[in-house]
Amino acid sequence: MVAIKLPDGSILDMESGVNGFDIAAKISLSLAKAAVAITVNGTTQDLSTPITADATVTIITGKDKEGLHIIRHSCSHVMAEAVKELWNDVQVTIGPAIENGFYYDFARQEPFTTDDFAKIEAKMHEIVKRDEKVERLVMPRNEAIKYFKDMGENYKAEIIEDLPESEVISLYRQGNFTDLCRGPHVPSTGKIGDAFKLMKVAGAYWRGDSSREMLQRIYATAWASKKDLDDYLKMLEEAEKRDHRKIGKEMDLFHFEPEYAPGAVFWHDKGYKIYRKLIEYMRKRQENNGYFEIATPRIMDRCLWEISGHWDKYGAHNYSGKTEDEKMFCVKPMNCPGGLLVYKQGVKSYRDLPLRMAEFGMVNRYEASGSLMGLMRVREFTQDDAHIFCTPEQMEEECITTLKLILDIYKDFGFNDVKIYLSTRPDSIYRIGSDEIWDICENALANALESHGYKYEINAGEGAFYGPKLEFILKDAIGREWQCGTIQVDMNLPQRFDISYIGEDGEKHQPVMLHRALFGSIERFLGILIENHAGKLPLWLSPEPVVVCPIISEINGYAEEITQKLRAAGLYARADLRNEKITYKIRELSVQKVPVIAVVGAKEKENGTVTIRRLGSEKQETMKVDDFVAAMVKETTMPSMDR
RNA sequence: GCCGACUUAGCUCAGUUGGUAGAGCUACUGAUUUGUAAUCAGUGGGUCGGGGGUUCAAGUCCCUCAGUCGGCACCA
Repeated sequence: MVAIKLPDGSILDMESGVNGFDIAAKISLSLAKAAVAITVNGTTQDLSTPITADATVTIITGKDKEGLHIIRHSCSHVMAEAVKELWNDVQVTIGPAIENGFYYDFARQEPFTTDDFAKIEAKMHEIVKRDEKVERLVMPRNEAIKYFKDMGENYKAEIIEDLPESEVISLYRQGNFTDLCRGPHVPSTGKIGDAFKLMKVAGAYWRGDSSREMLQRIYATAWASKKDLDDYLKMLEEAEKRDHRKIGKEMDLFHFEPEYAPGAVFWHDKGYKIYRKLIEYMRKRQENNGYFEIATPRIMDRCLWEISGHWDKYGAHNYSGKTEDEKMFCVKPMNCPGGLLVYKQGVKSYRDLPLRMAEFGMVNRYEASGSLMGLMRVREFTQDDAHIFCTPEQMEEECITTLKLILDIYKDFGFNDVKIYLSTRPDSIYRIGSDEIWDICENALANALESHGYKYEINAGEGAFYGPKLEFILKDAIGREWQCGTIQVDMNLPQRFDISYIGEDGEKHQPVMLHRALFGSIERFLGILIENHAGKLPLWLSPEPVVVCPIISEINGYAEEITQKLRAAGLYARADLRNEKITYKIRELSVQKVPVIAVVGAKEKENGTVTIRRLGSEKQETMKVDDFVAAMVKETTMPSMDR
């Protein structure tokens, strides 16, 4: 007998060798029906795995996050089975569950088309209906390699060949389809249900290696219920409506010239107003937090990046060239050397540190053509960069101060859900500096986080080549995540550029350099803001917070008077004096996402009032002009300006 | 850069199996003075992404180049 402890604390005494089915059935029939897997002492496994010792168990259903993950994973096997049934010459490779669904990579000569999707989906539904039993088999390594090679599944054989000797080689079989897989899986294909949908085909390199062949990846989404699927599809529609490229056009914020300036933004008046506001806001926050601001040249001698090591690693992605006099110049891809050269001016004392040197630096990087994406990934962008020079003793404290500032600033933009990643040293061939230095830098960041109770995850090996970094990921209004800010600790560039300060002891010492950006790139952050707010920016960020609309042309003078008052109070306002109906103006201004429309007619003029209408609301509110101006001033004031 | 799909008027899009390029909005002109998401009428506007080919005939079929989009790879 074995004692099976359930999540509610109760204990079932059952025969040794019982499995998840038996346990679920013992609890309730409906649970047995919904069960997809079982967690035994913290490890999730197939329902059919026998339990031979006392254990704490949880039955997993599609309602659990983990259960849904298993359903998705099993669904990917069903998709592979369907594809193999339809086209026997296709080779299968890998097919994991991912956020919102799963994918499977296939090797096939002809491309899959969206017409094929309907066929594949139909076949998948058929397989689900067949309710094929899913069985796990374990095979000796060599036998498994031969098994897949005999089937012509060379990719699978390659995976097994590369697995460590200690790895148990498990296969999952359903119907005529057998796949190499770690599992766990649902007990039979019927458990998958019908809430799945094939989404898109895309190319993907075999093993994620751009030097190897490209496979065809089919992405699909899968959910525990039809309703969840519908909700997800609606969310995608919503996301599409928020696309900053579309809104940018509707609101006339910016445009691109792919032929003349690929990956570079042409800011239009209104877009540039937002851009300037972001800088203005950041400039004030930085001034209030002990930063100096500098500006350094955009084109400098290439040798600076050779010293820094960037040329070695990123040379091909730079804009550079030779001038008439044979000098090699480079358009700066990052601002660090400029900051270092400013630091090097004059002698620095420990009393000068920490020295916080900010720069809104426009940089150019020749990014791969296929990676460009609206404002989110461009070849020319402005970083809200800063380099903080401090003593080794100050390093941790500076990390904390910067961390707090970053999170506080994100709050002002409405981002309260921020994930933090600590990216640690890359493989030794991809990094510079001694292990000792890396230890110090990584510890400084980890300590800064831990001493203040910030939760974080580690991104092993994802640090910059010169130092570890924190990365800040914002969650937007519809749950998408965007990477923005970063703090990097660097003891390498100070060494390479040979910078120093005079310590209390009168000796020369080497400062530590923190690189940090909050927005990351103004362009990208602006894109994120547009998508987060679906274009309906808060008043303080809106390029056109208020437009005054007279109803009849006789009132034009009054409308202009109010506009002048708003402008005198320091905010951008204009009057819409066109000979159009008020309904027309309201529609057009609403489409342009103007947050406040101030309507004035004969009544308002007579009473010295305005009637306002806010974006997204049909409510009308009439108030005295002075009250209106005061309210607008208040609402357009940037947050946190008293700090 | 790689794989795939796409590219028609300023914008959003329609164009059957190859047979003389369409709509709405915008713009312009005129009328209309209007009370909270599109007033009416008229006039413009296109070498169908560029180049090449097949054909009596190409927006439509083929090749090629460029760009966009979705992914992959990359992201100092």
